[in-house]
Amino acid sequence: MAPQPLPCTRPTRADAARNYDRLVTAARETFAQHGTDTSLEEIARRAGVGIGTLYRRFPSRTALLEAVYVDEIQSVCDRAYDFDRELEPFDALAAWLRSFLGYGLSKGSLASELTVALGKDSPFFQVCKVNVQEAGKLLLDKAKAAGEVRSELELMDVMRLVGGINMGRDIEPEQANRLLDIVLCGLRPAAS
Amino acid sequence: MAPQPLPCTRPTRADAARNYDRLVTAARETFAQHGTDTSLEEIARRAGVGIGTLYRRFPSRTALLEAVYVDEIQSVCDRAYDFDRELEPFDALAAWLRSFLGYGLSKGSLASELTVALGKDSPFFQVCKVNVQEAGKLLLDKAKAAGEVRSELELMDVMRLVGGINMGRDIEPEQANRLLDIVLCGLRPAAS
DNA sequence: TTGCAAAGCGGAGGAGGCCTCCGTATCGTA
DNA sequence: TACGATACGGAGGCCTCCTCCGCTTTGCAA
Repeated sequence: MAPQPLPCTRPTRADAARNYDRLVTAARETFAQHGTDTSLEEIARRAGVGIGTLYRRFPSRTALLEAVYVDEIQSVCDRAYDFDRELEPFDALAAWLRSFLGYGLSKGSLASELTVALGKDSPFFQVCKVNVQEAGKLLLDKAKAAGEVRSELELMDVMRLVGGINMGRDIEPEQANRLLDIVLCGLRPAAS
Repeated sequence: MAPQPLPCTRPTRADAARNYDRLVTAARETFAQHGTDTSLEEIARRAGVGIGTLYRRFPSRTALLEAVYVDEIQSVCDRAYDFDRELEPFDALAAWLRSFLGYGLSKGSLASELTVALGKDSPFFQVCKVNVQEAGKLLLDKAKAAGEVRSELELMDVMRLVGGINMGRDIEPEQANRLLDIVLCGLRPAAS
């Protein structure tokens, strides 16, 4: 499947765009701190808008969750390209992998609530996954080309290892980072 | 991890046990037909009990979902042992695998809503998984011993193949069964 | 710069779900 | 058979969901 642009419905009129951003930001921050079962009324309050404004832009709870998720996926992809420009190939790959520790099907996570609403194998998740894979493949291929990563590694191998770290229940960030250090060490070509 | 008994809180007093069964049955049937977002009040109505009765036995929505899930897992395990007694080894394995097509992280499924509440890697899911794996391993080992399945296959291999079928979004039962037939064909030892 | 049409705003209100409480009913044992 | 313990169930209060409509703001054309 060729990558498609991520679905985004940000309006163009100034006041509407500002409220869209405020809602997505308030939702992301609230979900990160309290889990995704916060009421829409509470999210609207934290965004400083009316519940009617939220519903005009996001016709359902799932629509808001999708917007937050797409926003995060867009950030993941943007960081890949930023790291590609700013860092050496292996460092870019490492920084990128480190930046999305914490995503996964944990309790109260965005991904798990969207799985209930859409199904794990929905077109929505497929589009997001393809975009992330394209960004990751860029970094992996450059690190391979620089001789800094084992040439037999596929992106799916790396994603599985990171996914395994994310699968740990309520993992502490320090532990997650230690485990990632181990994975990164293992990505290096064997000393000859 | 040594298998532990599945968590079950069925009461012993007659009227309470009867209502427990009615609630679990009503919940399972309703979730199968309408997805898991049916209200608890609706489930109590369909079970023919009061909402207070539901809350006396299941202090939260998640508690009821766990009971339904455990009931399904217990059925999956019981069927394995029943098929083991009643069928030839390969037929037993095939019947067992066929019997749980349809489980997975699809839209509105029990497993996906429980993932939101508990996390994918929760102790609850671990205990369920261990029990299923023990039952499956019994059938697989017997089919191998009878020479009817490739000896190099591990239970995780088989579960992954079936999981892949279950991952298809809103798959039709006929298609799921066709795909399983393909998998079963592939489990056979190669003709020499 | 001004006027105006279109788009956006927001909160009250109705419906439904969640959950507790308490008077009544049933069960099971002595 | 009697009685204490446990179970039952639905009303009521609170919260969330979601729509509706009067009011406000935006942005473009004249």
